[in-house]
Amino acid sequence: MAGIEDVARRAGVSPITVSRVVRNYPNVRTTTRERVQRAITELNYIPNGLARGLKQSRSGLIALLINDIYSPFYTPVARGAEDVARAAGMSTILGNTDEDAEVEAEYLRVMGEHRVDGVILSPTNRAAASIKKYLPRGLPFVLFDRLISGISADVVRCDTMKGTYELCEHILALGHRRIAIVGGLPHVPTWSERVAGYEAALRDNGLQTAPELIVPGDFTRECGAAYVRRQIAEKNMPDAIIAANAQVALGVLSMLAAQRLRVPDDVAIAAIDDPLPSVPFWPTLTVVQQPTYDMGRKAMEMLIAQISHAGDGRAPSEIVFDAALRIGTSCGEMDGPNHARAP
Amino acid sequence: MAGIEDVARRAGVSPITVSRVVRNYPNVRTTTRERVQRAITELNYIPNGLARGLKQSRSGLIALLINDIYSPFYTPVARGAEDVARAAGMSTILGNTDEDAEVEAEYLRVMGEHRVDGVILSPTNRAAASIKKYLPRGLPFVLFDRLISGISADVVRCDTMKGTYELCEHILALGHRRIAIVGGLPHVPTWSERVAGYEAALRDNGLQTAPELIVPGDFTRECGAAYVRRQIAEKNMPDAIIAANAQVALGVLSMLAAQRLRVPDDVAIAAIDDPLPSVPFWPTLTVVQQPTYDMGRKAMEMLIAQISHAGDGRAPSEIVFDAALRIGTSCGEMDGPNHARAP
DNA sequence: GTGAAAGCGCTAACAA
DNA sequence: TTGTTAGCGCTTTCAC
Repeated sequence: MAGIEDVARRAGVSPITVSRVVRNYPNVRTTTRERVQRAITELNYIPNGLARGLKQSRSGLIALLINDIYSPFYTPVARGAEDVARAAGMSTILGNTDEDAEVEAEYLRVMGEHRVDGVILSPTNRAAASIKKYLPRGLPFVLFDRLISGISADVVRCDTMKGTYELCEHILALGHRRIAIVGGLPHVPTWSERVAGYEAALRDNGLQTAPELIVPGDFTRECGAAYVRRQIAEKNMPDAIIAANAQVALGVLSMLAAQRLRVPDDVAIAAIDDPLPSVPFWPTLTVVQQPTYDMGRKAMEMLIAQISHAGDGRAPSEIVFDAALRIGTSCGEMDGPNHARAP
Repeated sequence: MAGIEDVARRAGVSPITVSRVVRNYPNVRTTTRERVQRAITELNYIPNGLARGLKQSRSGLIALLINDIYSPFYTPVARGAEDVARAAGMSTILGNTDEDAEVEAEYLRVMGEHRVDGVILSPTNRAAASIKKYLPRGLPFVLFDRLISGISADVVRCDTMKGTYELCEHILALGHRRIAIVGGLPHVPTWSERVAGYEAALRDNGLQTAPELIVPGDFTRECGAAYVRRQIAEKNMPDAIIAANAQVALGVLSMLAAQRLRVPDDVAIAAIDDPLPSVPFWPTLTVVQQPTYDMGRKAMEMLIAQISHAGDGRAPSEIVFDAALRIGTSCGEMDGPNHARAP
């Protein structure tokens, strides 16, 4: 492969002049520039980013470490982040941690070795130690979706408490009383805040909260399906089920379908954090939706701001997005006086 | 940041010994190894992958250039590819080309400069020139989803002709006669082969194909919606619509819902290349499904095989997956003699 | 507007 | 088992 030296020789200039042409440095005579460019084309010269990065101490790479690109929550995040990175001339390295602290640690190590210029991380609760161990101090860094103790950094997340509160009011207004909320991981903020919104809504509407209606899980399809199976066995189905995320909702819906229960006739269903409403099937899911694409964009924008103003010592800031209630038909919305019964 | 030299000094050894410890070279005395490891920990040493890559001419990076991570077809591909790359100790750089040859060219340039060890590309039809211009000759390379002329490389793709053929037979068996196929980009193989399967199935069942029932588009929601709007305006709705991909299907379904047409009562719907069947709503979509996760895995496996056996001059091979018919209820499947009418 | 010298941090090849 | 030498390909600094 041709190197900068080969190009320089062919163009009859020194390597540094080639470097200047490649980087569009202004102070190069036009004729020289053209001669160099011709040599570059003829030799098919491709600048070596590793050498450049080594010299300049910047790789042009950004690590995006998320739970699972396959999850409908993170896909738009990745797209939003990547769009912003590209516009800034940076490339994005993707890593799926699957919520596994060891995988996360390994990724952080690898990204540190790649000398990425910054990291966006959706952290496990054991991330702090790995970050300190494997990333250079002062590396631009943005936490996504969750805060963790021990790390002071910019944070981008979404508050689903308010959205869940509104969702509960909506479900209550439709006449449902026994509302279950299902599937979140205990001690994870995204679950706690959803439960908090749920409890506040019930309380503000003069209802008691029953412990049996607050059902933790692990944010998976399986725990959603298991909940439905259990309630069927106990003949104790609530009026409405709020799934803690898209995966749980899918589990709930699958098991209901398998057991020939109908939505919303037999039980109302809603979900938090879900892109499914784009599926125009009947019934459409009523959801509290997070602005995931914009969250991904924002996280990358903050990271790039950090990279640009390196070391100006601003205090970390926290951007909190709001989740919006999107009303579908899965909670019996079409049963009201103003609507015909669904076919 | 501490460098290898600092570690060496602290441990009282030479830099190369540190290098050996870092890379788990066997021939290092245990006591030496431990001394070095202590120094590494104390200094928080992080090896510089740029320097290593420069020296070894390998970056440990692989470029994955796809149309759109947001698309349900590519999301599992990215996950599959990334899983395999990680297992092989490689990192994946992601790029969304949006089917745009200029974006694709720019990404190829950047990836070439990053000195990626290989590229997986879902190419536009103008990819050949960019590849030749921006990538070193002989760089390990896998084409995904589509062949292009002018480039001889390993290919991973899925043949949907057979699946589309089976889908048509299925729809015909349900009694539908006027079947439209909608939304693919002309001159793109994935569209041509679907049309070929469609035409073969009709012909083999003694039916004529009508040009008005073969409706090209651009693989977007908009063209699916536009088709439905047009047919409603012309009062010329077919018995069944086959959407060329998931996006088109969403457009079709949205417009049908907006116009208060029912699936499958008013029109049967099916799609090719779609993960939607995981949504257990009624009706579930009948689809021809491509094994996208496995395709992503396979592409990365082939690429890594190329990287390992560099330059052994095997002829490029082509792996063709089969798409499978997954029967849902969107074509009126529950109306048959063996099924109760859907609620 | 252009160039010479030095070195970023690491490892291959060879030597001891 | 460990060390010395040299150099990967580029850009920074300083000089002209």
